[in-house]
Amino acid sequence: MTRKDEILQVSARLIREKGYVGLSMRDLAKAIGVKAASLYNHIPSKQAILAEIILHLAEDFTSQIQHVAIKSISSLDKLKQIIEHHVDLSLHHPNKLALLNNEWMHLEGQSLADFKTMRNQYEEQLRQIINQGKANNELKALHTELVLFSLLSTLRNLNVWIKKRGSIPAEQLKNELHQVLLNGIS
Amino acid sequence: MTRKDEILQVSARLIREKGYVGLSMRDLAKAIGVKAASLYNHIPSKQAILAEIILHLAEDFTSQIQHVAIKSISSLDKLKQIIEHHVDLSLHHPNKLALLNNEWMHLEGQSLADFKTMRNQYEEQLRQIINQGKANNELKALHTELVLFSLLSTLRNLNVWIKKRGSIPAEQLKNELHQVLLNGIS
DNA sequence: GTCTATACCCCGATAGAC
DNA sequence: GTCTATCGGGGTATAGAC
Repeated sequence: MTRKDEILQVSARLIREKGYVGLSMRDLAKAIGVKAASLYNHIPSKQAILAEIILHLAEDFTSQIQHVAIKSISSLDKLKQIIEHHVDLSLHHPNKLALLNNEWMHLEGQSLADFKTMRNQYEEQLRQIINQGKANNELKALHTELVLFSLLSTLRNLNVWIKKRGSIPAEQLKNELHQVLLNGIS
Repeated sequence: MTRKDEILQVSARLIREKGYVGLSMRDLAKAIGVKAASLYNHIPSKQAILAEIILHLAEDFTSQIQHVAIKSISSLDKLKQIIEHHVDLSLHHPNKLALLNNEWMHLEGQSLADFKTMRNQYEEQLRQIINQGKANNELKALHTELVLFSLLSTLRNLNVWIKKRGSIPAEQLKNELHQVLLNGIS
């Protein structure tokens, strides 16, 4: 792992704990074992750390949902694959996902604009999949925005839950999530 | 409204936008129309602002769920009343709720400990209601922790959704939420 | 209850030696 | 690539006049 990767990884963990504004470059440097000035040989600014972490993940989500959207499968299967991708990323990059969810408002300039664009794209793709499912009678005729919101709320919180509940096998988590999110609890 | 109430209200809005660490007492004072030093005639510290807002709301949630838990009604009706309380608070105190969800980690000392205690109490009460529902065959035999997590994820994000989606009648929102959360979407 | 002035501290970032 | 030293700015909070 390069020093830059180390900086990004440690930053993700510390920003998750202290928030972007709450983490100082001096604290970050201390956690890595160098002086603050040395960080600037690997990254141009504190802001660039946040942008690189968040935009990289946002691009991953965006390309995955576009890939799923054009498949010739049922809307329910599309939703299942989207859920599974959230589970996989939540298991492998929990800290970086936390930044995507909670620190994006500290992005600035073009990074912030790009993030918002990708976020809207993602929600729009998911909205269309839900509406397809309703048209095919795979999904109940519920308020699309509320279904979208409920799904995303749970998926975006997966990393919190995984951190608290400890290790549950990925496959079991996916199966149970499909049931809870798609079939209901009562 | 007293000046102190004004400080709490404006603080909630600005902390929601900038984060607790990102909001300075100078910015807060400017938004209210006084100088920063004047704030300290009404509140003892910046930290006390955060603690008062969050702990007040946390006490509200805790007392409500304890009140519901001991009622002689079905588990499903208990869940409905809990959902409705989240909707009501999300509509009336969206900014303060955002702090409860996103800024609690910046609490310090006893305030942080008290918050965590109330949070655990709330989750434990909800866990028991879910388990009762499973025992009564009102709820499916799903992983309790996953049901708890999915419910709370959606309820805790209500204020985000309400802010983005604009005004939907409270009664309609409650009805649709009951369907989505309790009956499933497929 | 609000003000000005200020104490004391930490911030992000850069310059330049090694 | 890391260091020391430092610049310029902004942070919370207090003292004391009005």
